Amino acid sequence: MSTISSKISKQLAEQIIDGTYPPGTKLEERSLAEKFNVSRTPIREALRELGSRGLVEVMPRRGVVVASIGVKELAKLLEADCELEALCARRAAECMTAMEKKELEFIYEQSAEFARNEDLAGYLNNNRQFHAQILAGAHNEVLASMVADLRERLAPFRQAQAHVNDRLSVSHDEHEPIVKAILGGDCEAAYNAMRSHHARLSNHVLRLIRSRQDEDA
Amino acid sequence: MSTISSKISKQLAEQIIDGTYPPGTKLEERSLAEKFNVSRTPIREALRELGSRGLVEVMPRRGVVVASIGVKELAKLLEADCELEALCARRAAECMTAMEKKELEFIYEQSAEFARNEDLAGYLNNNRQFHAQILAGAHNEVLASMVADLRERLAPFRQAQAHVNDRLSVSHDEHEPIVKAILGGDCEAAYNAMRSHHARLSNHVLRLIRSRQDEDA
DNA sequence: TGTTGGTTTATTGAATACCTAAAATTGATT
DNA sequence: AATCAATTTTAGGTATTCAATAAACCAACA
Repeated sequence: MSTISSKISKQLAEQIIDGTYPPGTKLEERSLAEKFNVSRTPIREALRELGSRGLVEVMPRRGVVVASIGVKELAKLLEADCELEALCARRAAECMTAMEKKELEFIYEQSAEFARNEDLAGYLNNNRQFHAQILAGAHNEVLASMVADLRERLAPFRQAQAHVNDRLSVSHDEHEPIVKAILGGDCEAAYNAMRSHHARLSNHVLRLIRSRQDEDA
Repeated sequence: MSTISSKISKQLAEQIIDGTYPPGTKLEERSLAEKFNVSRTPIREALRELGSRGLVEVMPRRGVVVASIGVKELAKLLEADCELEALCARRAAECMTAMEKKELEFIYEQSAEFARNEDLAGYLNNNRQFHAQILAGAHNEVLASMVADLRERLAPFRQAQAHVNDRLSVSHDEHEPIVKAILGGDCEAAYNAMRSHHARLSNHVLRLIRSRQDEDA
């Protein structure tokens, strides 16, 4: 927290996630060191940290590059993310308190507003709250942090996703069965609803990445 | 792999997992450095690596200790492990190839032998194969490595578990519904069977840890 | 002209030296 | 005698230096 390494690590992670350093970018210790006005040591530690989070790839004696993964591995990551969030939805259906359920319902109803007004920023923010509420409802920080890690690793590739391809109302409508299942305590339905919701989004990302690769060739 | 840090990291991880360094042990850089006959630098990197894996806790300016977690966090870890393996069982029921199913069936039938002869070592090894086969059957390396990480973090606390408290046949019998569900492709049954199997083991671990804590007090 | 082998250079890996902060101990004062 | 403060000691954080490796480049030979 108060150490230089951790601050560097945090900044680099942000920049990787927001696309400043796109996948494949070579990160050399010396230039980063002078960029941040520190020695190589904290840079190295930050890079190792990012490496173990899967954000960068560390090849001994060959340097570190921003993790750029193949389509098949991306698919596995998306699949894992999909399964984990579906699992959380299932647990949420089992574990959520009445208050948490009410809050979820509120967030869901609020999203209808944003969708109706085509307020993209507002909708995206609401969407984040929606998924966060479900994660919290699973009442397990370990699972939640695993999902957080996965999302972090996926973020650089989701940049591609314009998110605008759908009408917001489509996304809103897909949330309905999820909310219904969770409020009703139907675990299996919650799992399936979340899974198919996520699967659709994941396929969307995969299509975009594939088409982008094609135009590279 | 060929770097000193990675070798140190691997060795330390093993020693933490096998109980050589029990939870709470303080790991100072200087003594480890002289113990391994290297400088502090690779030791530091190894410790950071272990930190990000959750095996040790790194407190800035205060050193690093082998992760020793409270009962409530242990419960969360066990719960997450339980859920993830159950999820893998579900996916295995969906995805396993005919060959993989046959292999699982074979391993299961083999375990009956070990149970009958009360061959503990053989049974434990077979048990590992059983769970590994299910993980592999989920056909997702990302999920598999998450489970591997969780198991690594749980290992120091499972040391407590003598594993002998049950007759082996009880464990064997519990595997039956799991195998049946997976072979039959019944996802939901596979999930539930694996979950209750794991839940029982997890509760066992928790009881042991709690009782050990009580006698400390 | 292309390929292979060696040499050089750039960059990472490891070690040592230095600095800063936290914790413990000791002394002084109440 | 106890407590608080100050100083000293110890250990972690950072910088700098040294060594090793891999990659790039050049030259020589086919």
